[in-house]
Amino acid sequence: MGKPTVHDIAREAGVSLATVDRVLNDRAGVREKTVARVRDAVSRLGYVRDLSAANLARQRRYRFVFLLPDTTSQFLHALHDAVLEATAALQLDRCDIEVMHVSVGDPVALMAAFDRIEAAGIDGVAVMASETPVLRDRIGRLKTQDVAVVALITDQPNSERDHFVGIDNVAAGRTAAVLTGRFAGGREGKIGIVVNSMMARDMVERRIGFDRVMGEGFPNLTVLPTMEGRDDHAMTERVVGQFLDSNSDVIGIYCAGAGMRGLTKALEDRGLGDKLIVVAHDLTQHSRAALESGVIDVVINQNAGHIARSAARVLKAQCDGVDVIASQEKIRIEIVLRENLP
Amino acid sequence: MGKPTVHDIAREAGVSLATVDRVLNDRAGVREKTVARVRDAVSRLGYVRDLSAANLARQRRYRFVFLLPDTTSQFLHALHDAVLEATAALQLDRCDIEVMHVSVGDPVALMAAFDRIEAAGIDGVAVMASETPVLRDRIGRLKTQDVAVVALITDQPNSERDHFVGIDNVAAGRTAAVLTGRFAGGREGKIGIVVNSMMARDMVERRIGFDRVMGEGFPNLTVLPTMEGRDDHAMTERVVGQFLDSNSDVIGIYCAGAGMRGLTKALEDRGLGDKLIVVAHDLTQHSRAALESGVIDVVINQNAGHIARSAARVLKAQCDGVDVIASQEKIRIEIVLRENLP
DNA sequence: CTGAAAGCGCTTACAG
DNA sequence: CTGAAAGCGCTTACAG
Repeated sequence: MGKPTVHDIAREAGVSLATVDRVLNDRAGVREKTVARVRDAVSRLGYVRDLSAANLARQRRYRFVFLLPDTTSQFLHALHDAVLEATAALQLDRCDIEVMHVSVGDPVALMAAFDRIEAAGIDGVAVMASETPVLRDRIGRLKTQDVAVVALITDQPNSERDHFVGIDNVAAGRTAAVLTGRFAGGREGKIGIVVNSMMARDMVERRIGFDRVMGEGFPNLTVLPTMEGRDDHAMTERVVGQFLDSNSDVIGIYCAGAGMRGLTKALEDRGLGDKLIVVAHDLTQHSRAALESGVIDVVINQNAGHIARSAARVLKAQCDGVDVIASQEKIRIEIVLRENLP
Repeated sequence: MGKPTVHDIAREAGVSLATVDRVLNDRAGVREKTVARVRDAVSRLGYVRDLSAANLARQRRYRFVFLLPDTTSQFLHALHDAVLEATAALQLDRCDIEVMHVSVGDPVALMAAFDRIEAAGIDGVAVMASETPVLRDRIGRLKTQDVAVVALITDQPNSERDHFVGIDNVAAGRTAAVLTGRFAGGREGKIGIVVNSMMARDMVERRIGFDRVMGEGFPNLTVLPTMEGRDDHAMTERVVGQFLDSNSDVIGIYCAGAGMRGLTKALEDRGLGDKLIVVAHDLTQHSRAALESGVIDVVINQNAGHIARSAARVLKAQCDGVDVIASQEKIRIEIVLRENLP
């Protein structure tokens, strides 16, 4: 006999299929004694349920929403594309995925988005947004309705989210620092840092990691105060330009946020295209080109494809009440050089 | 109406379910005109078949074999564990996976293994072995029997394998070189290279990539002739020891093969634990510890878990005649430092 | 509290 | 060359 099925359990326990099903799915209204008989048969026969048959019978589909910021950046673009790509593949796994672009910083817009999600009876939500009280509350509300929730890119550690899909940003900052420091090879000089805003947790964490390694390991390098580029090319170009013009012995720049095009423009306009050690975040069309031309030396990447797929897998596993393969869902801090560009 | 099903096709085409099934599965014995009618209905209704329902009806299971060398190394160990881990998860996807450890360098043993595989009616094989004529032939034979075949770690470019699951070793060598070169920061000195054997294609490719970048970008560094460690700790320790004792201004070592424990021992015995730039391959218990203690500076890694899962996914997709997500199956050249250790 | 029967979307003998 | 009926392993009204 092959793998045992519900029929085998029914026979072994001396009950009907319907009762086996009730017990298997923890539905109420079965006598304790009967429950015990069925559970007994299950463990005696080593029964393990065929989820795809169950889903077929139940005509189950999983409905997930990816709630992303409505701002634009090349990374967000890449993430959006990755979600669409995952969507196509997951259709076959009975998952329907919708992407919602929302002004996540605006509490009213955020509330409206969550209202829509609740009304639509969604099974799982992956949300990328800064931590706010509104967001924390709405995640909590979703959890009372048994909706699976994962935080994307930016963790929501004080919320009830089931899982975080993203990198450890302190470690990312440390990684950026050690590469900058080692590439400097003992030379003395100044290092600049650009972030979006020091209000964003990710940026603060990256800066902390960066400073810590610099302090411990590279006394020859001086890290200057943080510049804020506000995710904007023009702004980034301006602050970096001013920084370069007013400091003589700059040997490196760590770009922890977006606005990378402003950074490379500022460097190129000053003929510094391949003079400085430049470490930036996230592999995009632009950063790929900058790596190839040598303007950027290192890209610290969080793989958008992996993040999209991981989020979907985790949401589905949460709905099914099964475990994920932990190592598969761990988002790596990828170090990308011109030589190992994928 | 939801997604169309076989019933809808049957009605629309004015035929029975059995006939729809015949056409859908390209079975012979249907009049051309009938085939056309069904295909027409399919495209008109935008029918897409439910693979899991089909697999249920057909009681389909996929039987895959991972054919691995019977030699031992920490990487092989990690790969083996990764396959077992993937196996557990894939049970739910109707995949049965068996790992065969075979003396892949011995033609007789290899032939016997393939005989067993053919006799057992396996659906797909992932094979890790050096290129040999015997292997090429047997892969060809499997393909005539419609068995899916992927090459693991070492490509079999002249065979009829369906896919290669592994990294570009020339690029890996280039990556090792650029990190060694940049960490050297302009200093002059000698660089040693240890491989298993220059008979192995991977090793040759890594050496080629390494030399090329060194030649182009780092004239201050002199790369010395290759040492061969034969995948053996004692041997590796001996050749590296001799190398260190007979060369004065060594500033780095690239360990492209296994036997890493011999390497770190040779270094530590001479008090060079954190003096040299050391780049090695593959993340294992030992290399992780060596990264943490600083004896090794960089590990170039091919993710064993990713490789195992990718191989299984590709085999299954091949059996089902569906596409994979290319970016997901691309094995990355991971750069691992102490700071971004997973 | 429990069971008989029909159904999810597909495939498979078997009969004609 | 084609179709009616039963079945894959599970779930769902409905009836009792």
